[in-house]
Amino acid sequence: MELTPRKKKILAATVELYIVSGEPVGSKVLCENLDIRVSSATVRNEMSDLGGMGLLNQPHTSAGRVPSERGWRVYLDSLMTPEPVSAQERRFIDSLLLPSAYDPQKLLDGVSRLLTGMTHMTAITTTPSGNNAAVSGVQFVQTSRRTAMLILMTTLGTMHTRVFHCDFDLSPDVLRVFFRVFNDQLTGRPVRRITPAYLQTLGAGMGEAMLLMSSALRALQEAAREAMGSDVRVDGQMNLLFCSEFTQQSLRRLMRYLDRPQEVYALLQRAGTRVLLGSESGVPALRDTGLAIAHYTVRGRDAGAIAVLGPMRMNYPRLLGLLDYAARSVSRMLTELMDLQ
Amino acid sequence: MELTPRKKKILAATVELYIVSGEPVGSKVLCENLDIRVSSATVRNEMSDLGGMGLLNQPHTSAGRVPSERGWRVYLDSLMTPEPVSAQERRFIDSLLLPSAYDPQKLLDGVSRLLTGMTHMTAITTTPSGNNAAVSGVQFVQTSRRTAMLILMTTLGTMHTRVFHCDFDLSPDVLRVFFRVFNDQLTGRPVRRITPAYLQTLGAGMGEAMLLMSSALRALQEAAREAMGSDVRVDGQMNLLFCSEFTQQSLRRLMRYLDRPQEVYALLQRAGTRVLLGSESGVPALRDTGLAIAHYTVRGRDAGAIAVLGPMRMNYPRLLGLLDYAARSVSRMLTELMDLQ
DNA sequence: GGTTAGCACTCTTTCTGTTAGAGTGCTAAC
DNA sequence: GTTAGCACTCTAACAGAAAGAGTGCTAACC
Repeated sequence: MELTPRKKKILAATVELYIVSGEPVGSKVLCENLDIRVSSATVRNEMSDLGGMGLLNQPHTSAGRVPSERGWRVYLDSLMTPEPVSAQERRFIDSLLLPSAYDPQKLLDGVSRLLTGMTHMTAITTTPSGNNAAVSGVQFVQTSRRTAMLILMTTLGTMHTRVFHCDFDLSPDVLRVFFRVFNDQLTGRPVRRITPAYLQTLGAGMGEAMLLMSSALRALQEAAREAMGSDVRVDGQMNLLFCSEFTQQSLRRLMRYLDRPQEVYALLQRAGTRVLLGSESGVPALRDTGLAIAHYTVRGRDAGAIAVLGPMRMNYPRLLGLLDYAARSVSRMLTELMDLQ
Repeated sequence: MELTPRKKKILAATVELYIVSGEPVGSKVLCENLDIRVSSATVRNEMSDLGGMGLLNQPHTSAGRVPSERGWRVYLDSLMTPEPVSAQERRFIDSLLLPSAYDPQKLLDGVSRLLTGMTHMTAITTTPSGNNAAVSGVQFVQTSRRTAMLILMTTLGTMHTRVFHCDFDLSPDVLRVFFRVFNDQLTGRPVRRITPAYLQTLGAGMGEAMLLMSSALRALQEAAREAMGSDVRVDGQMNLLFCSEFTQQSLRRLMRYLDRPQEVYALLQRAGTRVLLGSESGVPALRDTGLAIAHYTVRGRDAGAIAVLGPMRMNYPRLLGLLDYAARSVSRMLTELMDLQ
């Protein structure tokens, strides 16, 4: 059967009424909120058709209609457009993000808080992955007589710190040596090529100086591991508790899934910028959810993702507008930061 | 009425059976799990007395007994002792905390994960507050042509970083000047005395160099604010969802409370090392909860708190043993770190 | 052929009444 | 002081009845 203009109109109205009410939408209320001059019986026939096409579901015989996963999909793909963020909200967002514009990790933290605050859903953000980044420098800062902080900096502007302890007294001279050795060897090297094996050969090449540097090397290894990976930050899981659409059990499953950052990261990576509805993700825990994902870029190259997770019933026009603006802002700030180098 | 030894025994057994079962305890099951050779009728009389004394509650006439808040209090104060942590668990804890022993913030993160993992409740930790600390140094690290990271270090071993941006090109020489000026003025100064007003006079004293340093000063101010405060980290709120004792409403209230870190911090500070049961905290949101708090020290001086929050029904002997060991470990590690200076 | 009014039908929700079971409190005997 | 026995009370679970909502179908209409 074909999706006539009137069917589209009715489907869109059903979805939108369902978004605001959360209740199955009946033919009568739909009629009242629709600017078509037809009776509820006609609407009823159309809704029955839409049900037959798999776009609307009926919880039970005497209930109204609810969009099915395919119904949501059609709505997302062809019946709505993202709602631009108002000027006032843009100002608010900018003022919140600007102070941490020069620190990617803190910036993504800010985005996370922003998204949870403005959507009352769960926000997921990933920091730029060092996969395509190189070391832009290594710094050492003495923090006490025998401890120092190693700071690994990447071309993406991320910084990864580790405090390490030596069993001899440190001095500016010693740290200068550390600095020279580490920067000579590492600056410009792709982060993904700082492997344990590489560090071992690096250490071996140092001769007996290696003994002095072993704890610094360990710190470097950990910092490099952190830089390679991507911090997955999940914020505002609490908000999902208050979504009536989740059962105790589905919530539990969902929370357990969100506790496995690698899997969440992999999903965001392979999904790209789009909305994953329920089973589309292939993840059982996400069966009843909607997951809106936007990727941000650095110099036009994909660098990470920000996302909002909630029940399938969400205000996507608004959500996608917000997500899009946030991703653009992050892309702009991080690209500027990279261009500073 | 007096709390005879037999009454104590019965109260303790009631509490302990309730801890494991979560169900009201009847006279019959209690009798079976008690090594007293008396009949259920006798136990019934005693339980009735304990009810009259306000130590046991009865959800309804035909239900067993449940410890009241006062009952829990008596149990905690005089009927139980914390359970020492097993050697195996001690090893596990140590191995988890040791790698971050030289970074207080990461250490407390580790404790937080530890407590949620081992108790399946919510953990609350506070990082050492800079209230009694002084600046042990300020460092600058260039991170790109026009950005640098300021690192504020305190005598407690905490580190606070801020990346700032200048509208002129930085150089090692410029940063050396920054380093000298900031360290001359700040090293040894109590963190709490780095006020906005002080920074203003500091800036004024610099003459026109002030223009060059304004963004560094702003970064310092933010870092100092962070150092003064205490990061309150709440972890594993999710776990509370699966405690049947909480209603939707009480959970909501609880979550909202946990979203206000200053209040949580103030409560932990004034409570000291002990268990707060329900209304004892004076916080309505905590009415149905138990909150076990332990303070850790640096050189014998109170520095912060770690705590576990859950329903009133918790396995306190185990919990208190764990909390005590964790607090001792943190105290030891942080004191060692401070002694390094 | 598309549209509409009317109505029977179905299913959920809510309320009420009933029953089985659990645990108590009381009494009288030990 | 302790115990056995028993009546009492309250909950949880189930079943049936009534109310309400929304549909699907049919027959008439434009």
